[in-house]
Amino acid sequence: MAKDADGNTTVRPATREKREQILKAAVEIFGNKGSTNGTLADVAEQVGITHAGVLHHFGSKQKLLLEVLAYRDQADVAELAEKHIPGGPELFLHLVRTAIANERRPGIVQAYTVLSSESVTDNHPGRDYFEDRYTTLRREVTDAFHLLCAQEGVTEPDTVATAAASILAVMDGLQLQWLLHRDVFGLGEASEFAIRSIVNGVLHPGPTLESYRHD
Amino acid sequence: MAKDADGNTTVRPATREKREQILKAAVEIFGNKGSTNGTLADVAEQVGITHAGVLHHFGSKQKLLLEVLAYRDQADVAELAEKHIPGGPELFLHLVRTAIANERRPGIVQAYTVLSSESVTDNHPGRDYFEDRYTTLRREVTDAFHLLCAQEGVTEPDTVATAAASILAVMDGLQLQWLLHRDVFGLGEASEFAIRSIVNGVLHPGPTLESYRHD
DNA sequence: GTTTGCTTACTGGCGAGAAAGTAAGCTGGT
DNA sequence: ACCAGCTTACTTTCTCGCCAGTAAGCAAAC
Repeated sequence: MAKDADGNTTVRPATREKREQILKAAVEIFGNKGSTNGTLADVAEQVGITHAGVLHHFGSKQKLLLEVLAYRDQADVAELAEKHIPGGPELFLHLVRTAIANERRPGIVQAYTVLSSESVTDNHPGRDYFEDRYTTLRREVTDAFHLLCAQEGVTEPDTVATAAASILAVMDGLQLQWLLHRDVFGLGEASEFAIRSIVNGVLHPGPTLESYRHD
Repeated sequence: MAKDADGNTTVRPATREKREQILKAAVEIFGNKGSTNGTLADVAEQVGITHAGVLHHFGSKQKLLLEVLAYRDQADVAELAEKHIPGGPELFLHLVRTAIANERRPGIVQAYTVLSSESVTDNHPGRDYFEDRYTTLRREVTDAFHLLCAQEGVTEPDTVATAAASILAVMDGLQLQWLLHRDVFGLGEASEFAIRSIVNGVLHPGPTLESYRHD
């Protein structure tokens, strides 16, 4: 069996092309229907073949799902011309730019939102993927905070870990609301405000919520 | 047909009891498996009846799901002894207290997380529920911001609407990460930090993210 | 206070329709 | 001639919803 440079077992360019078509279709289907509710036949129909044809390429539904998740990341990196995700303060701007870019691809946003929540259910095949993903992202954001704090001469990172999780959280949460009410607010704009608030909340913690009671 | 004080068509206390058992079981099942993946037989088994018995009480799977969503709200209000959700600055503290309370009931958190994301999929029976819910909650938080701004003598930033969505967003997003990594951070603690940051971001907007670049 | 009549709360079984996966065969490119 | 890339056909397994039947409870009549 021939293998290409990436170690994949398929060679023909037409095949590679077809696999990508299937992956794109799967993103759309799983985004619109969820990964349990979306069927192989749905995916197959979109690329003009039968469900058995999809199985021929991906072996099983679960393998297809995992490849979809991997594909999303790869497509992410490809879109942003930079190979490496920036570190330090630039990371926060990068996150905002990602949110702005996402406004142009609701399909992928929806797939990601649906699949990430689905992953917390019993024995979900994507669970490991999302656990790793959040762990990695939180560390990257935490590192960026450390650099930023040093740069700004702020000694205290006690809230840094919490803030890192919070930044990823707002982005996810805003995506959900944006999918439900696309007209009510802009994803990029809202993400910029929220991320800035949290970053400033680390650098210059303001008054507590308690202190706003009955004055 | 006899009706009780609430206008419900079922009278027998044993029936009311059974219906509640079924609802609790459904919260758990739909939380663990999602509403499409969780089956009526799963729910029925937990209360020791058959799936036809569940249908007898709720008519259809869809009706059961909608009653589960309504039940969650009702249980929410019941748990917090206050009948009325507070307004003004107190609301923000109320949200933090809710997050702290949620730390004790991961089952409900999971059901809510899974179902809310599932709701963005095609023709999901819970979609209207979640659209209404977010619209209502955003307005309540927005109103609280208006009161707070007046109280603090801040002349009404136009970030208020965005901030309201952001607060709900962090809460949701933190729940997702917390479900995946319950040991990494505390839900209440993180929510308190994030909400405070966003509230302060409205009252005292700090430097922009841009301004942190290469100094 | 017991019988009679109706309702409630189920059970068990069935049918229709998906859906995932398998096996075997056809076909066109190299 | 061979093999990748399919299709068609089939099996298995689920799940929802329906239906008929039953046991038990309530309620009014006698």
